[in-house]
Amino acid sequence: MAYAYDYPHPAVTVDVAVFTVSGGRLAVVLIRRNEWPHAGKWAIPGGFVGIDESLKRAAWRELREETGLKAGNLEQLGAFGRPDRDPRERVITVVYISLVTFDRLHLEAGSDASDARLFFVDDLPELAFDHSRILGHAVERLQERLDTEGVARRLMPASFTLTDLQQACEAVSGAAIDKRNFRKKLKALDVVERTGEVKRDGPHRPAQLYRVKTNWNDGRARR
Amino acid sequence: MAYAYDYPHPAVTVDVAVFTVSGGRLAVVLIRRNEWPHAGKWAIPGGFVGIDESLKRAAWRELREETGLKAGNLEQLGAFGRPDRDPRERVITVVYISLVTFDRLHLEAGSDASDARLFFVDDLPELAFDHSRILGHAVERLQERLDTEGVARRLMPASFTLTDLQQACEAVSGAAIDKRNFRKKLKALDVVERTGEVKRDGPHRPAQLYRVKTNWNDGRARR
DNA sequence: TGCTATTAGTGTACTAATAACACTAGATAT
DNA sequence: ATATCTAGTGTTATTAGTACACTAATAGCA
Repeated sequence: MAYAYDYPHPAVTVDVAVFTVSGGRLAVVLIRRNEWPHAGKWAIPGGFVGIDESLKRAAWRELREETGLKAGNLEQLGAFGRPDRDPRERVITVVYISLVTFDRLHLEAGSDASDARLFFVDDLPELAFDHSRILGHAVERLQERLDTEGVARRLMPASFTLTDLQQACEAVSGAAIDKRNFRKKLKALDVVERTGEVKRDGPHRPAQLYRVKTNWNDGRARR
Repeated sequence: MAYAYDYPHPAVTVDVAVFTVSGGRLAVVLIRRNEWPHAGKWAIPGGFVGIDESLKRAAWRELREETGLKAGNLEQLGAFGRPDRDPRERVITVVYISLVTFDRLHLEAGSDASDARLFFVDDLPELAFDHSRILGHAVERLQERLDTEGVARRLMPASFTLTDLQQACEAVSGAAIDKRNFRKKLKALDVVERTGEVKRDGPHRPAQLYRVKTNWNDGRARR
């Protein structure tokens, strides 16, 4: 009992919802808890904020410790702090969202978690704490904010077909998109270009492969 | 020193940026601090979260204690937690935004604050802590999210002229709006109706007064 | 009383964005 | 050779947005 205060302090954690698209479906990284509370349940990776550490840095560190991922572009979703969300003590969590391309997603389970893996967002297991609610908000946020350019720049691998990109957009938005309108808009956006390669994967016409055009006023988050 | 923990805990506060429109300008409620740190500077009202109190409820309570306002519709902006933002100890603050119509804004200075008053957002005094940065984000959020209907429903008094409403929208967005286009869009939105009264206030044609149409799937915030 | 100053109030034409919709092309497997 | 399967491509109609200028009604004043 080394740290004492004049009045009670809540604990503060950060959690990171890492999304990717795999097989045309939106997916999120979860870790399997192996300690009380909610041992055995799946949870968004996260942990306690160091006393001299910024929120975003804590999020980055916890994510790396628990999954091996070094995520760029952490965007804050918000704070969740209902008094009863953790049985150990009052815990307020600040949640971040990260988008990672599937080809750069190499998960390693860390010390606090017995396992780390991807789950499709439309087929989640039972989650620890209020993480189900949190993921609901996170997905809502993606749907509100993530446009075609964002999907292309942040969720697509180095090369991809236009059908892949369209499916990724559909996975995020949850709605079907017309192929011709989608391609017309892409042309107007001017964010992808042909690589010259094609992808052959079945008894049908091969698809042109594309890459995202590099753009130097790109990344850098805001808060 | 009654409260002890195994590892250091940050303090958690809530702050509320209350916006209104007055005289066609966007304004925010600030309180004058009379204690260290930043005594004498102006700050967004707020304070520490009770250990068994939800974040939103804490925000509501602190706002009422410090300004006398009972704000509905608190919307979370986000958490701000740079390690050095408060010299007393590590403090993470969760910021809420509230919009209040000018005619319901009756400020009373509370115990922690020697004074509470409105400031125009484009003419702010020096602010305590990182509140200048926070207000910057809050205004950005309003500009991103607050549309004409939102301004009408949340910032206008019981009756107002269309010019008043347009000026309020211009105050929020910071940009001039074409009068005829504005009125055409308002007609399509179908959110205001004539009261039948007129406002005479000068040597010119009197303006029709309008009210917001009541709409039962209205308020209720989300988090 | 009529002139002036001031804000209220109104419509149209052009442009851009969005949505609906169906066929041909090129590969593999049989 | 043929069947099957996905890739790829334009046009038209609708809707939303933008630019733009004059008349109407009042109060103050000469």
